[in-house]
Amino acid sequence: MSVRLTPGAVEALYKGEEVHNPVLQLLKIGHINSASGPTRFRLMMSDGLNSLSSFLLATQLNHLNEDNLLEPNCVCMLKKTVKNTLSDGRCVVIVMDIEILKSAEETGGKIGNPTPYNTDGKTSSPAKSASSTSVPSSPPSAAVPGPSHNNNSITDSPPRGRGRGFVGKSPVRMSPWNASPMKTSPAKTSPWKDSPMKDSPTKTSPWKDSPMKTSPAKTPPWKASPMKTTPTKSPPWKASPSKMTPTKSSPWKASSSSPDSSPKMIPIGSLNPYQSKWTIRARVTNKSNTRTWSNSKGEGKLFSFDVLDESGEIKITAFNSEVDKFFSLVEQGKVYYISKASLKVANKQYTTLKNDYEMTLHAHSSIVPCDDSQDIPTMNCDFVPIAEMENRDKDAIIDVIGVCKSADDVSRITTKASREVSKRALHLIDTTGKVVTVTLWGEEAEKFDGSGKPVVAIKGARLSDFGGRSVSALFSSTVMVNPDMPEAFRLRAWYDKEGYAVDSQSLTEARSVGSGGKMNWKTLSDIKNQQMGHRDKADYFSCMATVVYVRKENCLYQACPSAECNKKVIDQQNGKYRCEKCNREFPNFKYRLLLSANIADFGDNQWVTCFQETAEVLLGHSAETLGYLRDTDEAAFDEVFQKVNYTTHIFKNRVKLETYNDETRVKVTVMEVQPVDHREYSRRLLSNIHKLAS
DNA sequence: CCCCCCCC
Repeated sequence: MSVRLTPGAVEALYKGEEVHNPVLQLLKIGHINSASGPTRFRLMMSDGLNSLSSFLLATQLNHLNEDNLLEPNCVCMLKKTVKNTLSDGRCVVIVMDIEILKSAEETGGKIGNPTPYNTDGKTSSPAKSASSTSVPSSPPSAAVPGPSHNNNSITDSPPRGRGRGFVGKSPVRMSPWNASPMKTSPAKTSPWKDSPMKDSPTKTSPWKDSPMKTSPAKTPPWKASPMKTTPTKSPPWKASPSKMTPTKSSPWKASSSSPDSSPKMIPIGSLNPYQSKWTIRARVTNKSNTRTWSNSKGEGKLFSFDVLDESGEIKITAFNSEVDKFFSLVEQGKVYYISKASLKVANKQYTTLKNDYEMTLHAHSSIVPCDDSQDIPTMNCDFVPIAEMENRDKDAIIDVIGVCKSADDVSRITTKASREVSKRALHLIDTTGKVVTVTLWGEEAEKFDGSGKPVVAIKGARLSDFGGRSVSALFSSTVMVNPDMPEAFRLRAWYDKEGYAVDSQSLTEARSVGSGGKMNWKTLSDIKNQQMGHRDKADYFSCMATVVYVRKENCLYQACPSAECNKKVIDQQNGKYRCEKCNREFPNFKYRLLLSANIADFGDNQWVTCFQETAEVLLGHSAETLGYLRDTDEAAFDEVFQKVNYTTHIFKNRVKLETYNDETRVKVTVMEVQPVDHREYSRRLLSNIHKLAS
């Protein structure tokens, strides 16, 4: 494979012209250390014709170099850049997003013979007339020095860690600019491309699909304050989707509506402690409550909030009198002009945002609401697919989204520090078919309403290794219910169409096997031998068993179509269906399942009853589909029932003695059907063998 | 200038 550099891109980027995904070669990388703050990496890039060393890597991408991915000679696509003009008129191009297309080793050496770009702008660049230069796919010749032996490289040994400890300690080998390099002023034109809609919002309502009759965001999607509510007036899929808003003009352009007389509107991504005259225009994505502290250094109160623009995010903290001044002004979801605040290096131990700095408000800080806020993204989430969580490090801060398949009741617990707190566990599923348990705390746990199986998204939650893998919300997390974002619409549509019937597996183990937890493992013969279900209260147990027969006769019934009623309707034979419970006639009905299955393990077999949800999981189809099949394609309908035979599952059951027509017998109702993985299978098998032996 | 992030 060969990649082509984009001739003329160096000049265009330097001039702030729009270049779509230019491909450049990295020639050199150096770092700029400062007394405080993280290292800044400076890049010399080449488009094959010109080279220029005025490229700065956005600090949030520093890890690329620390991971040794940015080696001289590698070929990269600059997917997002922002041009800044220094106080002395020189320009820098800040690289906000970069993709390495070809490693240094693959590339083998310098492409073409680029000449340094003349930043005076007087000489014309040879760029325009020349044709593209491309990298040969053949291996580099021995004459070309390998990148790791390149003595011309200005690369220092990569620093360890992310901007902590080493800062200021390692000698500054190279001083690219004697003056502070970051005296930026706003770019006059947008170097940014319109962010293309990655996905067009769903045309049809993702909420209205049966069978889960969910309504859009009944509950506020964010935390407490009313501003945290997603607007529900218009259908959510019509509202501007998160981070999808195409930017028509530069968001950094000094806006005439700005209240400040000299606002140097700059992107959050290029904020730094060396420059004090700036204004950001950003949306509040999360806001804390006020909190007081008292320690040896003193006491006080504070609140903090996170803000976002298209270039990045930053945490802002207000203390004491600034709390009084700004707490009620700052509202979740709103956009503000913010200026004259202090920047300091963020303590990575605590921060959950992707920024090396954080902001502190002081007496002269200014926060002014901005009404024209369409172009500012609403939320910047990087959702980790649930199945992918197995591969992530414990304690990682992640964003998670899923349909809340089920939610435990809220409970009160006492922490090790003797504090009382509410908690609630949610079970989220996504299109990977995996489920993970997510714990909400405090007010969030108390207020959560899982009815209607909402889509739940959490930004900045902690991945834990409890029970394998689970997720816990933090104080700093943003919890959103049915958020107004494309990922949520996609999940809603998926779940309502097929996800609800997926034979899902949880990454969070349901309390370890045989530890006396909630799982009450039994074999089917135990039901009789232990007279289960004979007491006042029903017994609950889990078993691993194989389906040997499913009765397809009478498994479907015509039920009342109203959402909360599942009563069987009477066919009036006139196109109307009567529900006795609702005392109403309907022009339609919905199919529901009431399935009898015979399941067996090595010792016994048992007739069990599966209602709607469990029957759908077992049969792998919705009641609606099955009803349709039965009425239109009997062979296909029969096949569904053939296929379920000899499949093995974990059944969680309720067992109770019931009397019907003077006959008393145990009735086993399946509450949940889960798939069996081979590890679980082995454990259960061994456990059953031990039981037989004893 | 905070930094609590909980429980099984």
